[in-house]
Amino acid sequence: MPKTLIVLTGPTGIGKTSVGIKIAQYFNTEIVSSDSRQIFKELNIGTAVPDKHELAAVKHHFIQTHSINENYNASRYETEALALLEELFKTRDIVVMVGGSMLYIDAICKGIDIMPDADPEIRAALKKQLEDNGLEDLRLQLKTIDPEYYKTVDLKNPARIIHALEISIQTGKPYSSFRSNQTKTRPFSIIKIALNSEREILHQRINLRVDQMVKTGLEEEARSVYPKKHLNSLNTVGYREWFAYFNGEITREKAIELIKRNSRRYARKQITWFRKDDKVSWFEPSQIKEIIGYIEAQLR
RNA sequence: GGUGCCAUAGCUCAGUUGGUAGAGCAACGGACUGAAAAUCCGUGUGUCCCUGGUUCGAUUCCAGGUGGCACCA
Repeated sequence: MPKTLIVLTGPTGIGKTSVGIKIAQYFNTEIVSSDSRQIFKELNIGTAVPDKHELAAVKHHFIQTHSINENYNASRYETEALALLEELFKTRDIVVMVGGSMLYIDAICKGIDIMPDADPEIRAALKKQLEDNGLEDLRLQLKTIDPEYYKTVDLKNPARIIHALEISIQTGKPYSSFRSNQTKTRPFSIIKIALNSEREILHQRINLRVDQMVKTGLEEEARSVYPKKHLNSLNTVGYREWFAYFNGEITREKAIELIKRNSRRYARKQITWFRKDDKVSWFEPSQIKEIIGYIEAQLR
């Protein structure tokens, strides 16, 4: 029997958690989360971690397993999740992956190239260089070090240029030399399913969910991690807006409004990403029967 | 009931001395390889309330209607 990973994804707030549980229960298997923020144990309300009952219904992996203090990233996730999948596939043929983190899903399904983690000191130095001398200065440096990547990189995007530079500098080899542009093959087949609804309904769901998060104590949760607000793991919708409020930069009402807006924008970005993936089949969150039927047809 | 003011993008509004219109916010589209809930790029999406009139031409001027607001009854 071939091993199969069922990937369930879609925009934030669409209802992946409950659909994922139903699929996992139907196939009598476990869930591997592909959510880059639910992975942090310090975060709960704002990341919409599955609740007690949901976690009891099906065994979940990568939920609140790491700390915001770790420098977690898509590559580490690829390594850890792949190792876990290997274990799970020893005793079962189907595993369900549930989550909306686009790059994390791609890391599992397509793989990302091997290269070292960025050296924090080099990154800090490049950030300072950006502040002091501007983006053009970094661009010129990249043009010298890695003319090939310079040709294709988004020259207006500081994050991309800094990353290419930090890898090139710390390894002594151009960043582009690490990029294979190849899809890795996996020892399992993959079925990709994405959930979506009419945009207006999705927005209603998101807005309602944010209101509920606020009611159940999101502000206090954000306050508890406020001392560590500089961490990348907290550069996250639902937290950064509270930090701005705590800093006195915006009102509480404005913070809540921005969480809603930024969640909507994040959802749109996810939809854009998944839309270009022709392996993805789309369903409404209510179409459980159709989803199961589709999976079974694919398994045959 | 009377008088006055208002009616333009999803919202708040600007504007056109008459030549079919533009800001902010919201929204929408896209890029994406160790920060990815990150980072970056792009796009006005419109019966200018309705019906007549004047005019070569009306969102703009005039009349009536409808709706809203304010004041007077």
